[in-house]
Amino acid sequence: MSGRRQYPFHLIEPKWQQHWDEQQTFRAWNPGELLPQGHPFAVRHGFENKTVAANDLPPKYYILDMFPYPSGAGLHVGHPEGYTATDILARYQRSRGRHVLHPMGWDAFGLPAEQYAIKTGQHPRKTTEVNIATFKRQIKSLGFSYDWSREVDTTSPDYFKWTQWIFLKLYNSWFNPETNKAEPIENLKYPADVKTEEQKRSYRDSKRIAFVTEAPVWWCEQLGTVLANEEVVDGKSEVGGFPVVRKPMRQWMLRITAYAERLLSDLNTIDWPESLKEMQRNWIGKSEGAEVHFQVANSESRITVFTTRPDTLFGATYMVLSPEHKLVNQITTPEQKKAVEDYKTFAAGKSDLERTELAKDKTGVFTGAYAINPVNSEKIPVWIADYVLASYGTGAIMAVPAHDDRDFEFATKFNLPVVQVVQPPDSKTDWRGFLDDGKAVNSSNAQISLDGLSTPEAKKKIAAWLEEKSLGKKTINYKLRDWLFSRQRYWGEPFPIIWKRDPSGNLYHEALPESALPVLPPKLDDYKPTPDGQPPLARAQDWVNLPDGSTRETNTMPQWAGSCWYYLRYLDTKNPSAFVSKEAENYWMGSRRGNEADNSTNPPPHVGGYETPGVDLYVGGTEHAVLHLLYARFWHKVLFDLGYVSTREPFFKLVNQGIILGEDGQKMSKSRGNVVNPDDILVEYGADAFRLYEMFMGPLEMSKPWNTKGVEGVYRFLGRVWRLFVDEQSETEFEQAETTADAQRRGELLNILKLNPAIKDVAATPPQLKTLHATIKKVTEDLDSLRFNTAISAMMVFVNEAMTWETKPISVLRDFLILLAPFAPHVAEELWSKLDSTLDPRPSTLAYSAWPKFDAALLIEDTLEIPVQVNGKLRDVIKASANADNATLEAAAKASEKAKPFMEGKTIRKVIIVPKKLINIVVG
RNA sequence: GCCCACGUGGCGGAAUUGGCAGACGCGCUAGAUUCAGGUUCUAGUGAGUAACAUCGUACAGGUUCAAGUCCUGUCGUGGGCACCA
Repeated sequence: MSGRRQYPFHLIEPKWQQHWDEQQTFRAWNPGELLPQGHPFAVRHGFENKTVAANDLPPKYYILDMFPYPSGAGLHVGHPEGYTATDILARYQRSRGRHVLHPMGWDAFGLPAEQYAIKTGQHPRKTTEVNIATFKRQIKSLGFSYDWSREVDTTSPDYFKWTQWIFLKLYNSWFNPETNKAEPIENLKYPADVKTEEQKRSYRDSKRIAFVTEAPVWWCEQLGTVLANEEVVDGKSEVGGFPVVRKPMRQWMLRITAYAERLLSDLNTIDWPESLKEMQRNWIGKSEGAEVHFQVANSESRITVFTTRPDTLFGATYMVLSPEHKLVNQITTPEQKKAVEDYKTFAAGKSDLERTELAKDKTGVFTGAYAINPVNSEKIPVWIADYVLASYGTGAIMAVPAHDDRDFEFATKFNLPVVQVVQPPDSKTDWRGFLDDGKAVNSSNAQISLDGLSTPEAKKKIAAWLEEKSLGKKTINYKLRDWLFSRQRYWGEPFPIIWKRDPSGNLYHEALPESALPVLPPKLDDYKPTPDGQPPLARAQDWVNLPDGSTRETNTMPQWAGSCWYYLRYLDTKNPSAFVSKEAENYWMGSRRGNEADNSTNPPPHVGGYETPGVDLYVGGTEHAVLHLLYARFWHKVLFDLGYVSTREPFFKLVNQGIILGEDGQKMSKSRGNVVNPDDILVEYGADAFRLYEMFMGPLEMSKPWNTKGVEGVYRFLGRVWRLFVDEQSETEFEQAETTADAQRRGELLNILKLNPAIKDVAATPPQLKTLHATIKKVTEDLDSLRFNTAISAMMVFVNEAMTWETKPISVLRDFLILLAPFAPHVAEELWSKLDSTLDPRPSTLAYSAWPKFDAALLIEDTLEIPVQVNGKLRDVIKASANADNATLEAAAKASEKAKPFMEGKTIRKVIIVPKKLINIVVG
């Protein structure tokens, strides 16, 4: 317990939350909307009772949180960390004059709701609604300035209608490699040998961005669904940690690989944490190298390999195919057939977990076949081994054991020859297992010699030679795979797709027309997948079978679908005829030269008076680095290509908040019993203290442990702020009245409280102004660079100082409240209303009060304290006039009584004077 | 194994450009207020010393008049990737 309540937050916070709700204080306006009389935004910008066009509206500021999945457990203290940061910035930017879009919504499709439904028989809609209500109550109790009129819910038909609509766009597009962008499928040109309608259909279907394929996919038995690569971690499902196996199934895929290069290179145009960009780069996994063709001896077959080290071709002493490689059966000799078949069975039986984690030891068998090394015509044996992956490159490698770890290990185990072809720069380094760049050796034939060339030069030369001789060519490979987009689930968006049979009985798919949207899921009593891997939707036969004999697609979309574009729906949430109107998209996402909205002397560094394209700031956890953030960028690029959005990238600037650990420094978890529930903190200390503490803990992006004692610290600070403004006498009266008041009168209790009589409408003294302006400067600069902790510390310094003032000028305190408001909006509003009633006949909110300017002239000191060092060690601090010249400073330093003993008997060799900063006397 | 961050008091952290290390807060110590506890207020609080001196930003070197900050190496912690040829 913290003892006596520092100030009546329990009355203030609900009062202002209700006020903001009723007044729609934080509503953002789309171009063309009528701005009502009296709305504080309209009042501030002079738009009362006007319909305002995009060009007349102030520059926008779109600040976005990663919307939560509303789980049954409710909010934990980690959620509000990012939300508090964005709320502070949203409020700050409103004060700065920007038109702020700050929305919130629910990413509500997903496995937990469905699994709960399977257990209890409750419809997921029901539990989702309950969970959303809990989340909304908790989020609202923190006083965040969201525009709730723009709330979205990915499971609402009004929303997923448009998710399905975007899917249709993906379905009806293909990626044109010549223009390097998505184009309508109608633009597709057919090759000469594609003639019949059926051939054309099949060709078309093979080119769509959303396409069907029968491919090995990750199947999770326990979850009863397939999963995307990104959802599989260490051979287990990301959700639940269940084992997954590779299984060939017919599935919907999205052609994200077509965008690999753009997803990679456009990272350079956005302001994201370097570590996060690096994760995406690694995930995309671009590597440049060459394809090389090896002729199989005594055969027509050719094996093509991908290598990043074509310069080591002379050192290739054997080849390895993945066990699944197409050529394996063709080239295997009769004597080796049995061994190869056995090995293939052995490899197929291994789960991916075994194939990676447990495969410390290399395995493989000889196929009996030999290939010809194209540079030296040597016959080299062809093996199969599961250390070569079918899914990367060509599924086959040339092995250069001298200069590749894995090949070296394999060669050692199976006694294959090792030939040096790279000389390490340092002659002491063993060439065996040397992987880095060096000089080529032993690499000559009658036509070409690489000997003596550096690795990069050798790469270039051999690649050109291979190309000339049609033995290979330069290639780029990506690790990125196409996105597996279908799930065997109930609680997800149904596909707007039906299946038909052509006259020859072949099954084919067809898109439903836009008019058929939204495609609603059927009612079901049983949400379980069927045991044969059919999705739960297949149980609803009435729904599946259409009158004309066609059938509906029964897969659903993955959870990520809804979150791929929600930031666009916020722009125009209620639009029934488009996913977002052009005008709204242009205003909120487009880049437009802004009028200087900023009324301070220091605009935010990353905008510099210009609006930024896309979302100005996106805050969320790092767990979405390669899932949501890659998928959303991909969809956005497709929408950009098709002309539906105006920017190449959705999120201009992104910041990851760190995780909040438990009080024991461990990750919060139920099993550890170290979970902190925000509701408990709010009851005890109030929302303002909670918000302030979350920001005071340390830098936003750092992970840091929770400490409830620390909440008390900022709570005490708010108590001091309160006592700075409120008359002590009236507080005693208030406390007495509170103990006797009945419920009806409690709302009026706050009126008992009076302003501190020390607050007077007088001019501020120069030291008071200096204190104020130093605080304005610090808070403003810190907010511009997201340093919330030091901004709060600056306000603490201000309050500690202001407490000592006998007379407190009202103008100074008003400015201070505007600084405090983004951080602790409830108490700031309450105190503002007390000040305001004495000055302004129209008290409403300080949410749009102009951010104070700081005056640099007021911060100039006439006397400075200058450190005096002798040989770099601090010996004294002297007072000097700010405009004292170097000679004066030097003389003063030499005269210092404290510094003198350290100079006695020594020669002064040098005096270094940094103006206004420091004097260093070097003696010896 | 590879890649990327980060190592500062008893604790969370500050030091924005190489220029007074430890702002602000927690905790702790003493005092005032109080019957008492709590609250609030005042003073102190890196180690060390009677006081100076001296030492001090993971460790070892280096550059510099001056290094938490720059360079080299080592160790440790966290995160990501992991047979990707």
